[in-house]
Amino acid sequence: MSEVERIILADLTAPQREAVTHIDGPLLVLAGAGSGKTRTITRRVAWLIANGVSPRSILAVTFTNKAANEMKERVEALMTPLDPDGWGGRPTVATFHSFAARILREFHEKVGLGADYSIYDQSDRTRAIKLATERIGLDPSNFPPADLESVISGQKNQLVEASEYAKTAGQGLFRDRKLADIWTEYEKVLAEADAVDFDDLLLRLAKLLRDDAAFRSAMNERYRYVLIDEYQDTNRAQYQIAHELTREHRNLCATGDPDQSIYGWRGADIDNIMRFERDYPGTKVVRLEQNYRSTKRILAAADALIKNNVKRKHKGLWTENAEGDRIEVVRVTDAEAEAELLADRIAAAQAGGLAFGQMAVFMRLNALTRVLEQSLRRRSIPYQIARGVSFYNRKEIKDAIAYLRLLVNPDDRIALERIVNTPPRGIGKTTVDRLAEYAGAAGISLWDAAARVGSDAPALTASGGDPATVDTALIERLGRGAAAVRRFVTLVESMGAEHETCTGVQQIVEGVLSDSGLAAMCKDDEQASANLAELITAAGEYDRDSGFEATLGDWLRDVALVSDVDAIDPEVGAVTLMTLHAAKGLEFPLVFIVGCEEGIIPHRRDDSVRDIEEERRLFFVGITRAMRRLVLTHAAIRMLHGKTDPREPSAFLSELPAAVLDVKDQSEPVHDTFQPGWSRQWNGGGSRGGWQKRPAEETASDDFAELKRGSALYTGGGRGMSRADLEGIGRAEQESSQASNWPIGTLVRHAKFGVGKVMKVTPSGPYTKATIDFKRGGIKAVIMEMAPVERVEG
DNA sequence: GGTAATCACATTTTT
DNA sequence: TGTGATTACC
Repeated sequence: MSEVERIILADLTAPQREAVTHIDGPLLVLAGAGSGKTRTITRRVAWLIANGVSPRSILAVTFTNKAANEMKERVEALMTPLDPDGWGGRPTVATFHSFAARILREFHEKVGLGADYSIYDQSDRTRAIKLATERIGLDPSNFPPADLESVISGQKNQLVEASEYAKTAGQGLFRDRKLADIWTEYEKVLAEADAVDFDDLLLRLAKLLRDDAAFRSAMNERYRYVLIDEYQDTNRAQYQIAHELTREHRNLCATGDPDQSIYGWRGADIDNIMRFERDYPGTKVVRLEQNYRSTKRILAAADALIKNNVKRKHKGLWTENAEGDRIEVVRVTDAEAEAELLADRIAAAQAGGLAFGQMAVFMRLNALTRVLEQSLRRRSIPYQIARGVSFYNRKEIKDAIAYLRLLVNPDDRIALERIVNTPPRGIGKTTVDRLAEYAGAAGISLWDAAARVGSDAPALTASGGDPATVDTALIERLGRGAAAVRRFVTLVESMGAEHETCTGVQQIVEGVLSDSGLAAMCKDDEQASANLAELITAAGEYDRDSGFEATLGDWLRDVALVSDVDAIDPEVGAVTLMTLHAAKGLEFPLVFIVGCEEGIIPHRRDDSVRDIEEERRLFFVGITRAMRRLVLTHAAIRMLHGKTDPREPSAFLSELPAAVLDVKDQSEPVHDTFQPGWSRQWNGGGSRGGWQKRPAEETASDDFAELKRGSALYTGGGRGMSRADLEGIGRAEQESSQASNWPIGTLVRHAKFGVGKVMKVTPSGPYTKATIDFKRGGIKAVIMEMAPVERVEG
């Protein structure tokens, strides 16, 4: 064994070594929670390279950017001593989607795409589907885009395309036939816009690999060793990609844990991992069952729970870690009591020496965070939330990206429609409709139609088409709108011309933000401006990382596939609040899981439980994130969707072995608040009765106002909370009392508008918005903390 | 074209 | 209950 090999294996266990040293042929690593999976994978990559495999022929695929980045870093760390300059190349580490996007870009002619095709995210897709629905003369309110989205996405994940679906739906119900029609039209919208949606990335690559033997061979040749992480979460399309990529050499290494499959509802098929050995005869199977993360008791609880799942590969998790504390199961009265308990415990843990960053609170539903946030804020406990809505979903960012997308791909209709009147420039719905009508009749894109209204500069051509010819009839029909359209076309063209002269993406972004008027539009909105500034920064980072080699198109492709769970930063020194789904892959010394109640976890919608085993796996994931201490809470009553109901403890709690639990009941007796009269009132006429909270308590404070102020402070940051945000908390707390400083009727003097009277006061984010009736200047809405106003006595 | 009022909506959401 | 999104209205 070489010195390098010895180093690679030095601190590994026997099963880990077995996985690492496996070179050729299919390999399945069943890695239990906390069993050192990532370490094993990265070491195996190093091992392959140490054994003569070229780094360039290794492909590692993950599901999240975060996982990909982490793996990249760790592989880099291992490789630097072997090849400091990277001359031997580096393995390809990518997410399924970014890998597909890259390959489709490289072979774009093969799939009929342009080199700079657009990638549509969920909101683009919604708009496109809506457009398609309207175009075939149906009303989107009868055919909600959301319904179609889930069907289309589900089908695409199963490798079913519109044409095939139309065939089967042809005989079916009216609704299904219409759905097929909309889908077909949606594909047209995409094609005209030279765009694909997320699912297409996978679908197209999968089909190309499957149907084009030469292409497949080339890919098999290029990537001799393929690793797929979180294999239990692969859907049909991803399965197919993995399969075809390795069809000729069968060097596929899948790692995952069936017990942590929690994305079935997104099309992930747990059977992909369950039948791996059947799919790949001769598979070497390695089980990593030693857990390095949790205490014995926590592991015992997790193990006892997951044993209730029938559909499962047996795996016995064990650990050499300490016995640890018992798992606390606490029953509280309601969500408010739960939040108080949480804040108490967090404060106590911190006093005991645990940093806030080492604690996490998990929940099944995002809706549960509200009350929690409130109480954490009251106690000045810093926290960060992983929310679905992310930086790149913010309006101003989407607008900016839309401008940039338009420069690269003028046919991108969704991008065009998004910004054609943002900021407002007199191109309303009517004008766009007329243009669209013309475009449809002429068989050209919306941009080309706009270009025919004319401009000073030579037209920006769509996909190499002819420069647009000016159409006077069209101009006449647009009337007043024509001039506005012309100005818009000129603007975009000049931005396009300017972008040619830029070095680096950052310059382009800066130019577009100022030229488009977006920056000016956002200048009064501090948060929006900050976000735009951050976009510029992100572009700058990208430039530096790529050595100023990458194009705007490259960046846009990258950005389209970025989500923001990456924003969760364990270093930030704040308690982490997140859903159980978001928790996968993380670990914390102290974990709370709130809302452990029937109907919440397992979640029940209407009266059907979708898949109780998946819910159990989700709970399992939550439990196994805990390293040392775990607290599970459930409330006796809880309000959800405006309805307060009595709650039963989750059945999952009773599946945990009593020996490792410390069960407490801190709930107040509920019978003395039994108020049948109120019950009806508070239940919205529900006849279930009982167990209601006193209305007086419910409405006692102006918690709502406080909540609104706070939520902007905490969730408005987009990319999570910065240190400055955290330090701002105390200040904001104090300022929050300002609402009462401006009672209605107060006389104020404004530097510009003179004297006025406060008519109305409402909280607005962290600020106080007041409506003031000025003697000169009339009624204005003013942010009291920012406007030059002062109180006038008398 | 911008704001006010009303209305549906409310699991999870790697990309 | 609370929101975000559409619709109605100046």
